[in-house]
Amino acid sequence: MSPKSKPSEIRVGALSKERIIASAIDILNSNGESALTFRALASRLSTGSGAIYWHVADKDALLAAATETVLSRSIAEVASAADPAAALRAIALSVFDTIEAHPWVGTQLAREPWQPAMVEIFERSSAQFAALGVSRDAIFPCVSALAQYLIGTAAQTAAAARHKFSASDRSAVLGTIVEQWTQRDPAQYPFVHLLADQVRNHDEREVFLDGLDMILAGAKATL
Amino acid sequence: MSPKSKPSEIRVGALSKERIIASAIDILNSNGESALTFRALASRLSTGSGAIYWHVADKDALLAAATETVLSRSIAEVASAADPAAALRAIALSVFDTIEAHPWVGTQLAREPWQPAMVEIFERSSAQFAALGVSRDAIFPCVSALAQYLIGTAAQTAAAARHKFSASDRSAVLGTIVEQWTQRDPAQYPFVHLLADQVRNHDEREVFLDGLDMILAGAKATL
DNA sequence: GACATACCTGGAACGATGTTCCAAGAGGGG
DNA sequence: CCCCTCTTGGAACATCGTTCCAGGTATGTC
Repeated sequence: MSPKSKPSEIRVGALSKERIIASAIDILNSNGESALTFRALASRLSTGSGAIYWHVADKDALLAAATETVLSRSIAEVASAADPAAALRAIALSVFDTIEAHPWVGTQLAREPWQPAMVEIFERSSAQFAALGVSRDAIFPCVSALAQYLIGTAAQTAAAARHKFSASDRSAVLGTIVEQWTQRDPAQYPFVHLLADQVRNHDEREVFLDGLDMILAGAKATL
Repeated sequence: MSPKSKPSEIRVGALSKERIIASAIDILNSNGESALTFRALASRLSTGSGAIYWHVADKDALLAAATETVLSRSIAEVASAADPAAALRAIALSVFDTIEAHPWVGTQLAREPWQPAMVEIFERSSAQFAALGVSRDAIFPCVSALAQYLIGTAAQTAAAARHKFSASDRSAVLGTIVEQWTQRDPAQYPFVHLLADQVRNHDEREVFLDGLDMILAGAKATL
């Protein structure tokens, strides 16, 4: 179990939850999710795995803490906007950009959607939906839709990033997928063939914003 | 590697990809994702793990095949509707209900969003958006938004199901989460407190449909 | 009917991981 | 100085996914 109170103060080279999480984030960012093992972490901190367990309950807690650190930092940096719709876009984009920069956050968000950092998103989005004029009872469905859309994007971005480790190139990843898709019978899957080029060449950030605007339009319609 | 052609025909007790996948689905449905190991599968099929590997490349392929089996079956059963919007709702609900009945499908969908079964969803949704009058260039953003919303819901439902294994009760799971949320300062998180009851007591299927209708409303707005 | 060959099976063995356990170190108060 | 608590390092354990291979089984050929 973790210390009840700071016994005296920091030994200089001492282990701490903060240092452990920072190292974990470094490993995740530079070498990907599969590189984060307690052995790698221990080696980077010049200690043993047992020492880490004294500060962190288990790997889930470690990942949750790392996610909260990265995500809540970027949410806090969201600039306030005059327009509620613009504010919602800014919040969503902040999450999107964080996940594109740190795909492991997306994996974690998809596996454990009720992360502490999600409360922040929930709160601030609710406020903006309210400012948009959404009635009290309709706020929850709106935030919920937004949250599930964000989580879906998170999962997809994280999956794409995982594939890039083998294919290294984005167009190669999408190319392989589209190739499999278009091997199907064009008569039975006309739209798959029709839209193949867009799947291959779309700008993910732009399509993300398009989808977001659909949800916002739908939210306004429920006023 | 798998057989190139059926050499003659089936030995009665013979192993086959179909039997392996069926057993895997049984294990997943009855004992959850963590229960599916090659040892458990081999024991249920009265064989060794090596034999399974002759029919299935690895665990990812096994999970992908299981997911495709369950998901494409339920998509094929979707009744056709007169109204394109109703048809889209029917498709989405079929996915939603499948995942609620088999939460491991949700996990798999969130980890590997470009599953073969997703092509089916993609194709049929595109057709309905087209029937709705969405212009050719706007179809892809619409299907993409729908897909990400579905994936997000899949991830969330699967996560909830995982938690139920320890808490057993849905209200207990949500109760714990809401309790953590409401421990925060009401002054700083007013909406979290305001909406706590709705988080605890909402009907997930209904909220899912609400979000879906927002996306459809947004799609109609881009006509 | 016997033999060769390609297909298929079972289980031992390997390497890696998360986690637990515990003997020992460090630091401060009596 | 000793004792007690907090902290550390690393060995050890249980499980996994996966690989390997010795053997079994069916089939086509003479």
